[in-house]
Amino acid sequence: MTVNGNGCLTCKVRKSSVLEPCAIGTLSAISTFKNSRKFEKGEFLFKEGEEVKGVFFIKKGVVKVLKEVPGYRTLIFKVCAKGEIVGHRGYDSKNIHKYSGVALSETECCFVPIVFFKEILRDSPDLEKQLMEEYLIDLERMEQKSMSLAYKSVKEKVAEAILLVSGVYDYHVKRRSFNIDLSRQDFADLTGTTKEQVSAVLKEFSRDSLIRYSGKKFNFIDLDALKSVAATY
Amino acid sequence: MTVNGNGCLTCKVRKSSVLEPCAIGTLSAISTFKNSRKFEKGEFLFKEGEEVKGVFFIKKGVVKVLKEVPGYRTLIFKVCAKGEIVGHRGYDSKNIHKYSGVALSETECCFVPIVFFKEILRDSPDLEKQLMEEYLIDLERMEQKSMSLAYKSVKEKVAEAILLVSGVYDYHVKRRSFNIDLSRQDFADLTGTTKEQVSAVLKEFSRDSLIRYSGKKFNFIDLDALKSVAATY
DNA sequence: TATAAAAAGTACGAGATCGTACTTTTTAAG
DNA sequence: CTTAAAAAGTACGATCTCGTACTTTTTATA
Repeated sequence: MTVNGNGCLTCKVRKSSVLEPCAIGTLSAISTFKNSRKFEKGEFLFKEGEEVKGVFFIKKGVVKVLKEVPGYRTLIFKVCAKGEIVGHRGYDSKNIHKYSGVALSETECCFVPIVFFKEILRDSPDLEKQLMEEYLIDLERMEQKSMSLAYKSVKEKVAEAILLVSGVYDYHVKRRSFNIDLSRQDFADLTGTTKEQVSAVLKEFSRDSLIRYSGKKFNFIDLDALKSVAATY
Repeated sequence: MTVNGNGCLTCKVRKSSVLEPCAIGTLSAISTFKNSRKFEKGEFLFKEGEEVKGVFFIKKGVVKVLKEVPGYRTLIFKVCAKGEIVGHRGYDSKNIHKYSGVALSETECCFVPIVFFKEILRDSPDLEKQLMEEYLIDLERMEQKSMSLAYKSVKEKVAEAILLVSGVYDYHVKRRSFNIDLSRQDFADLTGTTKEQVSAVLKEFSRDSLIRYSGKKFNFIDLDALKSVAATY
């Protein structure tokens, strides 16, 4: 447990976090009980079915949140980057994780053990309100995702996934290129399709000049054209 | 506005509602501000894109909660029966409904205007806690649904839908039969497929003795066999 | 009860998607 | 830098799903 000057109040990723509007008391409470943890690429932060041990605030790296059918398939619900909170939702009734969190790159987190987090939450209506907001965002996201999974073509879904990923890596027209940590399989898991389809669609998008890429390096993304392909209802 | 003895405290559907564990103060506050509203089959309780005017507690009837791509397709997120609360989730940031609620049968609700509901909520941590719980349940439901939509076959999804519907209509082995208010198209909207596929799969299930039905009258449902077909991961 | 309209059932061809099998490229390790 | 292993790309047949077009049944209404 680190109790030092390097706390939440001065944290440089706080502005993109649920903690952003929280009171000083809430932040210093979290600072007191947090400790830093690192994960390598591919490592699980937490696993579906396991007991909830605490919550993670991502300081560095990218994490995929997913559910697997063991030995069959995986669906990625969201991809979280620095500032975001993960693993905070298992702590209902049974304290068991309903999904997993896996590092897509080397990841650094602030970890707050669940007993402390619950205690802090009890005395922090600001944090509770933020969490509520977070749930509502996740719900809306999942509803949108369900629509896509149900009715969009592979092509539309892959376009959507590229847009999502470009957001996570903060792509904008002025940036030359960016390296993603997601494999083709990750794209497939994000869209409910197969890696073969992803490869084919990416190539098609490249041929049509919607994207330019080589391996995991992407650039010259025509965001508007992709949006139009993704046909976001 | 009805302020009478017929309030929430003595309401016969309360036990199946988010209000069940709420304090007397919370209940009587709601009783004070609620009024009764009726909807005919097919009528919208509220519509995606419209301003949130209040929340509905279902007293009688069945309501489908859905999102549509106008002129294209519809996805039903859930089917709510008596005791359940609907329309309570638009009141974030913009106060706009993100989905619609449509009566599947003649429906009777207690309606609480949003200003009052928000006020009551502010002073009722018990109700707030229940709502939070409700969001978490919805999230888990949507995540499960996404998995199904992404990776299950039409047959598996229809089996799942029958199980869902049998739950809504409280089917159990001892019941002879039950009439559903959902059309084949509703089943399709529930499973992200088409009414033609639903007809075909229902027939197949009937042939294999998993269900017996005629039109909208269902009985002799082999729940275990259906569960095994639905292959709930 | 007759009649129209809506819903459900049926069959089937077109097209999309999957997944195997293979080749090529990239990445990681020695 | 070399080599092995993993990831990505490619092609294609098998399968699944969709959606049209039609018939039959059910429901609603006069």
